[in-house]
Amino acid sequence: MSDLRSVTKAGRRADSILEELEHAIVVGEFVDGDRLDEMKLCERFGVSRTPLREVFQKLAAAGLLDLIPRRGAFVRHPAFVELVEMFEVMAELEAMCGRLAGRRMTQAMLNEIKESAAGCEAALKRGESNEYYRENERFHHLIYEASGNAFLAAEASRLHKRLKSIRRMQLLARGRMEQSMAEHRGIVAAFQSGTADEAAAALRLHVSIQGEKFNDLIASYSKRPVAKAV
Amino acid sequence: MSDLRSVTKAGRRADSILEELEHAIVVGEFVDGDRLDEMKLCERFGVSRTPLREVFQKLAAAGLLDLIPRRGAFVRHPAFVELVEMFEVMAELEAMCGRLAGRRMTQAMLNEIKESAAGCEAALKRGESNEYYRENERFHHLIYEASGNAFLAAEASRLHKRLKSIRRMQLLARGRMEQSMAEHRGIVAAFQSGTADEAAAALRLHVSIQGEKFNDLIASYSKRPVAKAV
DNA sequence: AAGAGGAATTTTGTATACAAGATTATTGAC
DNA sequence: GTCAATAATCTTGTATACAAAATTCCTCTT
Repeated sequence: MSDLRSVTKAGRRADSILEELEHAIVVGEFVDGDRLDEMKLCERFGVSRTPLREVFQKLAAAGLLDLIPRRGAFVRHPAFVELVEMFEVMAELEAMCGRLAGRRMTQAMLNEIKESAAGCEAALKRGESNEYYRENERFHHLIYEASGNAFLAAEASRLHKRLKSIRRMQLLARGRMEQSMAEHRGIVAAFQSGTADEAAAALRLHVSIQGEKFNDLIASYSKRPVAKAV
Repeated sequence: MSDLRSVTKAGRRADSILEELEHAIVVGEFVDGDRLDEMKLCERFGVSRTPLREVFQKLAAAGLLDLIPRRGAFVRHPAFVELVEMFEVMAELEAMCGRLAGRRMTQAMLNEIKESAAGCEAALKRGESNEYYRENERFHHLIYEASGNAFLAAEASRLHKRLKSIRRMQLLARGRMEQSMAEHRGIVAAFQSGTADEAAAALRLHVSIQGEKFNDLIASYSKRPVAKAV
């Protein structure tokens, strides 16, 4: 532990503290409702309270913490219903990206998307779920960008990031990677030769299925508190 | 100025500093690209740099400031294209709220919405644009809530707030209040006796028109920099 | 005179110190 | 023994102090 701390102390900047604390929260080191002890975290990261509290602010803005005046910072894992709600919104945002992209994107953009889809295929064939995950990220972000609406792309990315950990878990579910890929093919086909509304529908479905699969996943964890699964 | 400062110093809490600074930015006291001087603002609000910097963080999270490391806080007014993009997303979010509300809302919720619409009618008859503005806010927020998706409602509210100042300006445009009211009637009618998709379409149109009217507004300002109009 | 280099000054980022509210523990009364 | 009140402790919020980076200004060289 002492050597770990020295490593921690070494070249740690504010950004990496944010990332590490965010990771710790998402990964479940802190469960829902836990109060974060400023002094303990100061020691852990080797910084004073000032920068740590700035990190708190950022995490609170991202929705990972509740900052209650004069009480402290409390971790806030989204409850099951909230996650379902988030997926519902995500489906609509992706559908919107798809509709706009279908109308606005250039051939070059479509080529890039097809290339990314091909990358997914390759990862799937090799059974590399990490690589698939990474290429899948790129696939979606390319579509966000292709919408031609930078604000929309940013909002979609933000929500996408918030649902990241769940998405990752899902790929481990048996058969999910194959199904995801099939959906990707449908999306590309819609872009290629379908209408904008078809592209929107394909993306909406793709995300909705993720939401449903997430539902299954939770159900299979049965008694386990939702917070842990996040 | 001295007495003003004493008033300032009196019961000023961090939240009110945020509001006042936000107001100052939105109202155009600071134009796009201005760097906010920490010390000057500390004096103005009668606080030290620590709480002021927390306010900076919050404003940056809301998109009103750019925090550039080792350089400072810069006001960031959305450019024209960005505002158009925001309206495009807002239209879709409101449409989604409308679609879900059309499917899920209770009679009690519909009654409340109708009551709010009636309030708008009353304000319109009396030509009270401020009252209309307030009741209009309520009308929209009720629809967000009626979607039954709390996350969506929060996101819609957030974006709605960001477009607030523009919405307010628009009501001053000749005939806009009447047109807005007519659109509201269409929305209520769709909820009352139409399909969920009709409600969605009515709301999408309502917001899209706002976006277009905003476009006209900007055009009428011609040479004036966009930042000022925000 | 114009530009490069460097010192002085400003400004940001972080640590620490202090004040005020919240929590916990202790003591006393019933 | 339990509850309440008050004191002690802890924690948060804010101010100040200090360190490091960036900017400005000056000087010196070509």
